[in-house]
Amino acid sequence: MPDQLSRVFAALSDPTRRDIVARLTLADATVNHLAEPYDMTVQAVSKHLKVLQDCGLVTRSRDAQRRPVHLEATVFDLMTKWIERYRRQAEERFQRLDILLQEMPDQAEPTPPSGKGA
Amino acid sequence: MPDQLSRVFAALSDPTRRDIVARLTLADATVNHLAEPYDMTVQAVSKHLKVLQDCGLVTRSRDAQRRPVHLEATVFDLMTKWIERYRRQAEERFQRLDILLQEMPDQAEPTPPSGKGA
DNA sequence: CGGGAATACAACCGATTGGTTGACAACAGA
DNA sequence: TCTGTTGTCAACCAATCGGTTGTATTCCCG
Repeated sequence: MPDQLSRVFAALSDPTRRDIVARLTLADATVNHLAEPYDMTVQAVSKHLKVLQDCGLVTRSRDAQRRPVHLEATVFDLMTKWIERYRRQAEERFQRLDILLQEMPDQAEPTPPSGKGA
Repeated sequence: MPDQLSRVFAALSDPTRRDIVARLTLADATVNHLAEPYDMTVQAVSKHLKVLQDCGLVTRSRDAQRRPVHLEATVFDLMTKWIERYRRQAEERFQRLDILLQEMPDQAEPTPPSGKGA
């Protein structure tokens, strides 16, 4: 029962679940339809869907005894936001390191010919 | 022992591990240093680092008895590639749906003024 | 109304996970 | 060389996970 971000990452850490998400980008589908390609009982797929639902990646409507599954692609943003934030932070650090190395002209070089800095 | 993508998602599904990654974007660090803020033994943190290492998010060098941890930010791309691919696919589908609804003039309008198809 | 399809729910099982404690190896420095 | 620091490895434990079977519910259709 952790935070949503943890649940989304956990949900996508399973290949079957990723495949289900991938297929749902093409069209909504029922549990039975989704279960067809896999070597696995319908109940197992139903459990996978529950995981996807609990993290908000998927919603379900009602059509008689059918319960079509629909992808909520906006939840992707949760992850990309986190990832991009720290990727940027890592890149900035990398750049700072570069600058640091450039500002350090060996040890104490006496004003090199084509000096780029001061 | 699944594919790397699954391992990366699984690695980031833990808040402690995400926090470690976040801190590593600022600077490399040793196990003991990383473990300090958490209410958890050093061994537990060492295990978390093993998970991060096994999925490629982190590498370790050697400095006497120290084993500094370094973030490999490029692994982020693995995830963003997957996410962006299916986000785009989902958006395209959404757009197709919009077009479909626009092309459906009620039910059977007798040759609408600016008919586009046969 | 009865049967079959679509789905959910519960109990169970083996493997994995996230944590612990305890013992051990490698190295720096007094 | 002895001591303290840094880190790993192994065994153990409770909880969770991914799957199963079996049962119940809900609904369409003949």
